[in-house]
Amino acid sequence: MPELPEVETVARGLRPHLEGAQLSRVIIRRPDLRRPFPPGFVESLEGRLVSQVGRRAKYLVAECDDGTALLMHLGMSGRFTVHEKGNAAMPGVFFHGPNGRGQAEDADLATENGHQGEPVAFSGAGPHDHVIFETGRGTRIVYTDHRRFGLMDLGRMAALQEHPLLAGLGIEPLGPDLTPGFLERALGGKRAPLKAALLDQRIIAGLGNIYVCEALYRARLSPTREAGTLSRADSKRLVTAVRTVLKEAIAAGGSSLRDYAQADGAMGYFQHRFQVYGREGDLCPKRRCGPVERIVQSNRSTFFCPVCQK
DNA sequence: CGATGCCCCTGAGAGC
DNA sequence: TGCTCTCAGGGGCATC
Repeated sequence: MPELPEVETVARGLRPHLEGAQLSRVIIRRPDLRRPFPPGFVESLEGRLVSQVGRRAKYLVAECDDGTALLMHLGMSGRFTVHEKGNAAMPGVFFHGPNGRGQAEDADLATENGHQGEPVAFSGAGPHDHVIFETGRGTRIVYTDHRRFGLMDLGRMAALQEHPLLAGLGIEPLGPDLTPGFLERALGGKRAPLKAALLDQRIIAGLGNIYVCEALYRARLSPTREAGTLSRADSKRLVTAVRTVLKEAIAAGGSSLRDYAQADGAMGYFQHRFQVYGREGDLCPKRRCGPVERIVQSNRSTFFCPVCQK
């Protein structure tokens, strides 16, 4: 599910519930996520005050008052819901991704799983609710991950960059480092397909399958092209496209959270409209070249317009 | 070292 | 209805 914009939105959604709150109780209901929890996970966190919630690449980072860093990766299907005590339960942060077919109609998105609309019972944890954080404010923050590709780990904020999970990560695409010059240096000489290079978290950290497809479409660059063949003009367009796509996606996530905040129990979820992702067979939306094609690269679907993406 | 393929796991939807 | 097959937003590891 979650690429950078989704993780960023989850971080923003968790902030008001976690920052300044004490983790009064931490419950691991299922210890076998992608990797085992580190020893002392529960003991290290219980009683701690969360001072800050941030993001690095696709990792959520919760900083505790004693300098402990809680790292969380959502994998493919991880999500957080916030349950207020006293209410039957209300999801407060709810990541909901595209349905993978790209129709992106709101009604379709809302039906992807059983959470929508119906409150999750406060006491009745579901079979895929793997971790529960109870706060001193009486809220429950529940991590749900049916595929269990997500993971959690601990580290020290002071040495965050050296944490094994983060040490090899590349630059933040929304930060100042992503420039045409950087792309030329980082991709120069690479013979891998452009799409594979952009998915490589060691170069740029945070892009995933959807937003790479979307960025390449906007930049009119073919996903199959050798990464090392970008011209200066290509790199410029790509930098702009990556930033624009990510920012627009974050903005959309934020607005859906605001919608939720002013409501009434209505579910907050993302509503994204993709230009090419999941739109195989649709007419190239910007330039009407012809149908969007789907190919498989690195065992993942790539959607693109073979006419205008060169 | 770089590139590719496989695998982790579960569920949804399509097709028969 | 119910089975089987394919696919899914990530990423680590083995292999060539």
